[in-house]
Amino acid sequence: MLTLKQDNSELVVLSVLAAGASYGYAISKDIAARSDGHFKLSASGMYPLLTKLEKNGLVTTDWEEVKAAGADPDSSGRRRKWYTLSAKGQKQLERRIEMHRQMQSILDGFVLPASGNAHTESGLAG
Amino acid sequence: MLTLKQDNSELVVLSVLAAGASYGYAISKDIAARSDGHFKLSASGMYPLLTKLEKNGLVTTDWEEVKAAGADPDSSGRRRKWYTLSAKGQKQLERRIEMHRQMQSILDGFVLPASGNAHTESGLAG
DNA sequence: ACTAGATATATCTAGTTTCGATATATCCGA
DNA sequence: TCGGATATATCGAAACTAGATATATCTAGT
Repeated sequence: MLTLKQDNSELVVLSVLAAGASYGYAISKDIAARSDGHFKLSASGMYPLLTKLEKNGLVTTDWEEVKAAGADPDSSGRRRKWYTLSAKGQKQLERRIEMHRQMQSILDGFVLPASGNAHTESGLAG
Repeated sequence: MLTLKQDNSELVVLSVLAAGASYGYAISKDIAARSDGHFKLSASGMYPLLTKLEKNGLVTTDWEEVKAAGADPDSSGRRRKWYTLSAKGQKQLERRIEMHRQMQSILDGFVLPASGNAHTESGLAG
């Protein structure tokens, strides 16, 4: 189980929302499902992140009152907060994806060093 | 300029040390050079990280007394702390690389969704 | 000899992030 | 009516981040 750090959490959540509006609990389950259970984003990480996304204008929100079939029409019912990717959020997602690719390619330069570059010292003057 | 977070910092530092022993300042320069200036790991991030690596037994350390050419043999000179990847550190690096690949491939599943999986709702019961 | 800038390690502090625990409340099947 | 799943949200301790600060040496230029 790989726990997502905030940077990757934001990328993943934004990606999930790019496929359509969703809400906290569903996003969390979606991430677990789409990663075969490898990724986990807990509630305590999810909600502060979604709040930040909203504050930064990357998503817009709407409350839905989920009424049970035979529920009292006067009862408030269960609240569900939907998150929709905004135009700004879409742009941010594209930026994030680009940064992610750049990070990956440079990181690969470290974890996949070209053959023949082995050295016993750092290369700087001792 | 992409600032490395601790997770990636550890991966990168371990990777640098896998190519040969080095010391804080040189590692920092090495990272900047090998990433074309894209990655930065500041001193305030580097030294606590190296200390943690040492504490966890992933690296072994040796102090070197760097004497100037005509320096007083009795002077203490500049100190330089060398870090060498241990067997445990080598194993940890391999684990980290594996995790990194796994993270990348799953993340790609989010940022490069297979065509045709678009949906307007989360897929969970509403 | 003096000076500036690079080399070199390390800590401090304020702000941010992390993560499990906790709180509240509803829905649904047995 | 009870337990587990659904659903959002905050709390607090610990870890992490990043710039500033501290100390000291080396090197090149003047």
